[in-house]
Amino acid sequence: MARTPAPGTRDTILTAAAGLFYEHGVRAVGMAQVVEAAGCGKNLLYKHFPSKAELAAAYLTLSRREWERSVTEALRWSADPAERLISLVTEVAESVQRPGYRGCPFRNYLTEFPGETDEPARVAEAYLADSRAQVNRLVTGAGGSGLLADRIWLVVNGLYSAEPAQAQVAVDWITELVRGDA
Amino acid sequence: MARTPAPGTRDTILTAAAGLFYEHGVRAVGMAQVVEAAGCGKNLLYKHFPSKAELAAAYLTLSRREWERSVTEALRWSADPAERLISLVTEVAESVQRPGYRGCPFRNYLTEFPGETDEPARVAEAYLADSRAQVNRLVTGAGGSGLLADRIWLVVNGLYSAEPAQAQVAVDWITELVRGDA
DNA sequence: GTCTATAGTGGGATAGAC
DNA sequence: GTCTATCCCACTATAGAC
Repeated sequence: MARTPAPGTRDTILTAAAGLFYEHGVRAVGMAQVVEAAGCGKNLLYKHFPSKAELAAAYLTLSRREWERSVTEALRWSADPAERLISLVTEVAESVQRPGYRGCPFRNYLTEFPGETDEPARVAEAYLADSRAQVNRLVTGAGGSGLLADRIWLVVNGLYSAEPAQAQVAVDWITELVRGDA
Repeated sequence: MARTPAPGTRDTILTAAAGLFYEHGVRAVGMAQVVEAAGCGKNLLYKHFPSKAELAAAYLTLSRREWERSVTEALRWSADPAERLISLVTEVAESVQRPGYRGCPFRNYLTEFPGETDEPARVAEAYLADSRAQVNRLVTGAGGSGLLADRIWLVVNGLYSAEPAQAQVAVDWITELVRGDA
């Protein structure tokens, strides 16, 4: 009897893998662990993700998609670049304060695999470049200088590795900076 | 071929291990690689460092010692807290721009081993706490507020993961901040 | 005695066969 | 879904060179 494939098998596996990868790091998590957490067989996993690198790339792509969905949601309330930038930073600050926060998945991957040029590394680097460009666009759109964009990018970067308690400091500061310069 | 009666065997091994650990990450480097790079036997390695964790802890301790030596050197030219803070940040900025820079070894370790509480993790966390306290001390010594210290710590954190080209932006900004507030 | 070289242990990794 | 192949891991132990 040929069994019809379960509807969300790929998503189930990917979700399980994403949780493990984010919590423990990609390198520390084995495919067997993913199989156990997903509750599927190993063959099914390799059918959907032929290698660990592809699974890691899918994990990062999923992280990006989820993150950008919540950012888009946060930014849709205002068309003013300054307000949008503040909303974006607020979104970062909130994520940093969430329980279970363990750093930026993209920066983490690049730290775990320095000098790597495989697909997950490209996904991570593409996100960082796009994210940087978005900050630049919002700052200049708000009438801010390139220097201000550089400074705000420094603070955003710092936000990702600082203690969660400092998140509000960053939000307030950037609000002050972007409103004062706009 | 028995070489000279151990002139600096421990240092030779540790130096080799430190280079590999920093460049590729602790997790990615195997003890066999360390043996090969150090040009010694496996037995000797395990005599000096009974486990990989102890070798990693020694690597981080060495990194801290070297870093603090260059910081002490940079700070000895002024007794003024504001100038000392600027020198400290300049030192960070210079290290970030050095070829082969691959991030902060302590932050990197904690990213590679999230939630770990072994000796290397304690060394890394102790350094970060002490480093943060030093910034606090310098800022308040320069007449700056706790808020300014928080902000400067954000920028310093950001400096470690930003592109090297932004290092000067950070130095200039902190110079402006600490001189304006002092 | 101090070191190198090498063989080997148990475990866990990715990956694939059936 | 189980079972296996192959490899690399940290780590140990043995045997021999200087």
